[in-house]
Amino acid sequence: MTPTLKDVALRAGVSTSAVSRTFTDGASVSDKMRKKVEKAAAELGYSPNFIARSLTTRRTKLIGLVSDNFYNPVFLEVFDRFTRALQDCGLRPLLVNLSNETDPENSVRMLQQYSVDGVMVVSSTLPPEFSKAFRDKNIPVVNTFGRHATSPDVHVVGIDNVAAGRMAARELVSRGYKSIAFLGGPMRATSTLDRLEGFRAEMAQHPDIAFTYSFASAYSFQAGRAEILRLAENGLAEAYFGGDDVLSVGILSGFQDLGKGVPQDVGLIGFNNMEMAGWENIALTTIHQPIAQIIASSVELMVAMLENPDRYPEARLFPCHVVERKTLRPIQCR
Amino acid sequence: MTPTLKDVALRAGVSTSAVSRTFTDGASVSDKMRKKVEKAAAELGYSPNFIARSLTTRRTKLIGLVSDNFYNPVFLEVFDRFTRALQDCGLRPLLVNLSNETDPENSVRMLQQYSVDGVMVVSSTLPPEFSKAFRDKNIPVVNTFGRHATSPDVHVVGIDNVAAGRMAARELVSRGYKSIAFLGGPMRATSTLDRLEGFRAEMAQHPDIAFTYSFASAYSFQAGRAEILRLAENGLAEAYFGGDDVLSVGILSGFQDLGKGVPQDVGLIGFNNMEMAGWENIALTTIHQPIAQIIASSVELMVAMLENPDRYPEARLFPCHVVERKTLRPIQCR
DNA sequence: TATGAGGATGCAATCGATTGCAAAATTTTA
DNA sequence: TAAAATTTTGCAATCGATTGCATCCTCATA
Repeated sequence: MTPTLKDVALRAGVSTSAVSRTFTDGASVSDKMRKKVEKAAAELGYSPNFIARSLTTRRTKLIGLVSDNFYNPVFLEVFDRFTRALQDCGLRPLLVNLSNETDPENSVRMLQQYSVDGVMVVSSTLPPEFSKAFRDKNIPVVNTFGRHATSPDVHVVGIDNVAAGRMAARELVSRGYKSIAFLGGPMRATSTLDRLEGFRAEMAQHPDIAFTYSFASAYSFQAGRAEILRLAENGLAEAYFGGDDVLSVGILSGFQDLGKGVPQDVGLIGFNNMEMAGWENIALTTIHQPIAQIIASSVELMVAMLENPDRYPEARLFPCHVVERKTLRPIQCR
Repeated sequence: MTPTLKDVALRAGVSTSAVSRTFTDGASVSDKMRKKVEKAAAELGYSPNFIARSLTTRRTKLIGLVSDNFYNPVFLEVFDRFTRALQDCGLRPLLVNLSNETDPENSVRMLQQYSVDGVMVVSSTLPPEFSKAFRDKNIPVVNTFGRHATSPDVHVVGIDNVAAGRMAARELVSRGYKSIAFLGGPMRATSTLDRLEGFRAEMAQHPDIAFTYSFASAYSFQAGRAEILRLAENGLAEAYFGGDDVLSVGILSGFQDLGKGVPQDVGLIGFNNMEMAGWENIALTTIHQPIAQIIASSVELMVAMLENPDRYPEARLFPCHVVERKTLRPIQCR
C-alpha cells in the first residue's frame, strides 16, 4: 500500500542505498542523485518507515512516558509540556498508565518489547524500584518529580521537597500564626515525608509556636475535606500547610462548612499552584513548583542520555516560590 | 544486549522458527518443543521484539492518540481511561499533541512513519479534515467527541450536542426562569454551535421567555468571567447555560464579583460534569457527559476496525443527563 | 595526458522477527 | 506391520530499511 524504499529506487532507477542515503542526513549523495530521488519520492508520496529503520539504527525515538497520576490537575500541564518538548526533539511519547500496577516487571518488559530509547518516570509516588528496573535493563531513565535521596543511581529532576516544606513553615511563621499544622498527603508518598521533614525542621526553630501534623488518605478534595473536619473536632490550628492544591481546596471547603472565614479565622497555604488555585473564587495562596523548567530539563537530560547512556546520574532540583493570593493573612511586623 | 530469537534458538538447540512459533499463539508446536524453548527463553530473559515482529505481521499495536486539548480537567479522566482501555486490549497509545498544529499533514505522516494500527482523534474542536486525512491514508480512525454531522465518512463516538443543548434549555425553562441565556465557548467549536442550535430550538417553543446568547473567547475560566462581566453591563439574564464547566466556574466567579447570589439572584447550568463541579465549594449543577461509556465504546470500535478496516462508518451517540447541585433554583410548579 | 584523491554509487549482509512450503516425525488407520 | 493422515519441524525468503566495503566517477594537479 504505502510506498517503500524499493518502490522509490525502482522508479528513480537507482539503488536502494541511494534512496536510503538521501533520507539520512550526513550521508554522501550527489545533488543530481538527490534531485532524482526526491522527485520519485514526492511522486510516490514516500517517507521512510521509522520502525523498519530502527531495526538497523537501533533507535526508535520512542520514549516511554510512564505515570501513575492521572487525576491531579497539574498533570494537564505536565502532559502538555512533555508531549510538546518531546515532539520538538523528534521523540515520540509512548504513554503508560501505571495506576494500578504494583510490579515494575510488566511495564519494563512491555517498553523493552517496543525498544523505547528511554523512559521518563513521571511520578512522586512511584517507588524507586520502578526507575531502577529500567536502568537495570540499560534503558536510560529519568525520574521526573522524583525523590533524589532514594535513588541516587537514577537521574532525578524535580524540586527539593525538604526545602519546600521549610519554605511553607517559614511563610506561615512570618504571618505570625501561633499554632501551625502540616496536613500532608498520604504518608506513603515520599514527597510528603520530605516536606514534613523540612517543615518540622523549621518549626523546631520556633518552640513558642504550637506545631502539629497529620495526613490525609489521598491527594484528593474529599480526603482533605474529611481530614480537616475530623481535625476540627479537637480544635483547629491557626494556619495549615496543605499537602497539595486539590487537598487544600478540600480543606477550604471544610473551613466553609465549619463557618471559618479564610483568612480571618484560619490560614492556608497549598502546594503546586495548579491552574485552579488562581481562580478568583478559590484564590489559594500556594507554593509554585516550576513545572515548565522541570520538564524542559527532564527532556534535555533525556536527550543527553541518548547521546551518552553512561552519563553519571545527577539530581536536578529547582527552587519553588510562594504565590500570594488570599488564604493567608498579611505579614505581621512585630 | 537483550537476547534475540536466535540466541534462544541456539541455546535450545532448535530452529528459529520453532522459537517464533512458541511465542505466537495458535501456531503448531509440540509440548516437548515448547517446554524446551520456554526454558531457554526464561534463562535468557527473552521476550519477542514487537517492532521487529511488526515488520512481517504488519501490526504494531500502536494507536495514535491525538488531541489538541490538554487543559480541560475532563481530559484527566479521558487520558486515564483511554490509556487503560487501550492497554487492556494489548494496544499502546502513541500520544500526539496537536495544540498548535493547523495542518494535518505532519501528524499524519508522522503516525504513518510509525506504522500505527489506528488513530483516535480526541477532540471536539479539531476540524473534520484531520480525521479524514487519516482515513484517506487507510489508517483506521475514530473521532471521539466528534461531531457526527460533519464527518459522516469517519467513525464518531460522542454525544448528541443538539440534544444536549435542548436538554439544558428545557432544564432552565422548568425552573421557571423568565429570561434565559446561552453563554457558549468559542464560536468556531462545532460542538458549541450544535448545542446552541438545540438550545434555540427549545427556546422557540417558549416565546414568552426572553432568550439571548453570546460566546466566550475560549473554554477557560478567564474567558467565562470576562464575558459575564461584559454582559452584566447591560443587565443579566435570570439564568445561564455555560459552554462547559470551567467556563461556568468563571461565570460563577463573575457573579460573585457582581454581588449576585447563586441560585437566589441568578441561575447557572454547566456542561461536562468535571470532577471539580462536584466540589462542595463549587457545587455546579451541570450536564454530565458519559465519558466512561464514550471511551469504552471508542476503543471497542477501534478494535473492531482493526479486525475489519472496511467497516461501514457509524456514529455512536450517548445520552447526557443533568446532575443537580446548587446553582439552579428548584423546579417551579405553576 | 596520466595520476591520484576523494566523493558518489551499488552490492550484499544485516537488524529481529514471521511464514509458506517441503521434509521429517508422529499418530492413526487398515 | 505397512500405508495413510496428520502434526512438527526447519529451510529460506521476506518485511523495510541501513551500512561496510569495493568499485566507479570526477576533477584537480602535475
